[in-house]
Amino acid sequence: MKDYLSAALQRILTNIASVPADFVPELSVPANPDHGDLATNCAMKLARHLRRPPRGIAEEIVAAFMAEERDPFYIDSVSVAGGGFINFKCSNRYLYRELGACLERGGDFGRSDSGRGKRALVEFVSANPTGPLTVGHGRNAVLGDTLASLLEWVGYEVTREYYFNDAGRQMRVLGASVRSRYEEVTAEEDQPFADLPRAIGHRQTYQSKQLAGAGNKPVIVPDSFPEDGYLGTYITEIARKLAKKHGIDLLDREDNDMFETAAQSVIFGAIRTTLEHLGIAMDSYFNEKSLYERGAVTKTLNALRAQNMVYEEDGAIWFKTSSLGKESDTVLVKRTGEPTYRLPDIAYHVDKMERGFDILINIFGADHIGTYPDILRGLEVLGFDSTRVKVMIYQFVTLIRAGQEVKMSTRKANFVTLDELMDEVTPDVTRYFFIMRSAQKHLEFDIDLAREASDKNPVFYLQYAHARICSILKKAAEINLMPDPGPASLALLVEESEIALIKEIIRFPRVVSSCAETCEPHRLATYLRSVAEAFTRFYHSCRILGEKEGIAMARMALAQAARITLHNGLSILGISAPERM
RNA sequence: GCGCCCGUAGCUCAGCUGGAUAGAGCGUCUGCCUCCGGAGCAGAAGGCCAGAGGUUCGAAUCCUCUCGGGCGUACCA
Repeated sequence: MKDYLSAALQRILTNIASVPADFVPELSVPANPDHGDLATNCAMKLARHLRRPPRGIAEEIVAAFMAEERDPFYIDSVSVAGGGFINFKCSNRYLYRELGACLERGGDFGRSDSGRGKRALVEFVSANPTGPLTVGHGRNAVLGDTLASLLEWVGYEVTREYYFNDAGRQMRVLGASVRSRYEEVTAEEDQPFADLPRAIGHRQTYQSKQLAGAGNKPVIVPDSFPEDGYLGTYITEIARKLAKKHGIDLLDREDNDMFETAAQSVIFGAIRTTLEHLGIAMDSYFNEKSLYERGAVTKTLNALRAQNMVYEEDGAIWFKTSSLGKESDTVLVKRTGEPTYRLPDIAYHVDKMERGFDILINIFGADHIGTYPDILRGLEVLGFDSTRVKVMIYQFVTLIRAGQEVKMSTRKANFVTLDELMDEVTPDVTRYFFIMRSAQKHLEFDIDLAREASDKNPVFYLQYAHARICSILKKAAEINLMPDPGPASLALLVEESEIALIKEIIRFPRVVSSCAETCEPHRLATYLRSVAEAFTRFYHSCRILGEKEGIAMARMALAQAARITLHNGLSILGISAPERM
């Protein structure tokens, strides 16, 4: 309907003297339903240029519209209002047709094909395997997965990818942390008889070292514990596992490889389980190490060098970012010979580009705000179109419990894990709370509110509406009453609350595509709330069961359409749509 | 210092590419359960959209400045 009106207006305007050829009329949905269903401001926009009063221009457009362009299938009435708005009221026939389309498409209602034939890669979570996923990762995970679903709904072929780094400093510190805990654990626990003499010796040297290194530290750690080591209890658990399997044999190891790989596999297993619990299935896990193995990192460095964008100074290798709009240059390879994370990051993005994706989406926390411009610069230098990269930055999450902020610090290991959160409030609630707010705003996650299985909790409002519809349809089916989606049946829907609900439902496909285009998944949550609200109003003002058969069957069709919309919308959000609660 | 994000009802937040009287939820107050699921509905109160300028027919929305908060600004990730 919008397309039709827009084209009609365009034709009319070309026939009006001295309207600029490139003028495009805007159509918007008025906030006040008394102002019709669509409105255009083009008379006001043209007033200055034509040097005529806007109302006069509006009258002329309306006259032309009525004479040449009015399609009664779409348009019921047209009027000029306010300072020169032209308001269009759409016909019920149009609404019924759209409602019929919803019923016909069912589980596919809302899908469109603007992305057909295109491939998108959404990279998200991407936490290094050094500890369990935290609440902050949760927001990342839900945003990324929902955005991926939205892209699928508009036709993209989507790959969900998790990029991780299992080399480098972080992993070394992790390995050293585990080793230190292993020494602690093996000194404390009783060992098998065969190892007894060694075990006793180990315990004695361990304890004397501890005494020597002891101070008034608030957190008790082994003397050998790295300064910036990982303090979480999961590290000790991994050490215990190793002690159980290998006894004290690992004490002799020169390197920490065993500790690193053990830690990584345990932690990664936990991360996968957590994601699964949240309803997220990654298509691929991309290992940074593979870039080194394939020589992609060196290749990228050489390619940048070939563009004359790299130089050496103080033993380090620098990227000339100062010539690309940054205030300073950037180190790519440290004096130690080890690359900073930026170089493999650029190599990784080159790899993504070469895999032929049309758009690359990255979900980053606010703390990464300064890092991605370097990646874009690198891609540009290497001749890639960096506008294909879309970066979605989200702000941090604050947990609220008992009205108080829950302070979190990874160093002190008093963070709340995503698993703990889901245990408290269920995955459905977790997903809804993470998606319901605009990503660029700070999110306050009120655990007490989220825990309430009551009217205070917005998730249940949506699910309740869905369950209620299912219940009604089931009850009706028991007395052999079925929804009638035919045009004659739908034409019986004329009550205010019925029309309002229809209008809300048929907006769905546009909401989905616009959320996908703008990368604003929270607007889908806002929209679904309004659908549930419109349904509940309809439910309270119109009965279904007990009405005459024709009316009942038409209203069942409407309820069915509301069910489809809620169901499809919730499925994009990764939230269940229960048939009873 | 510089860069990015944010400032809307007591609280948490919507507000689509600038539009007509700025909207929800929670909290407060008033009604509504012989009736398809009351986890609900109808209504009331509550606002100098942080502040000041500017752009224009028209600004919560765009521009500039000020104030307030978050994040970044490493040969850490």
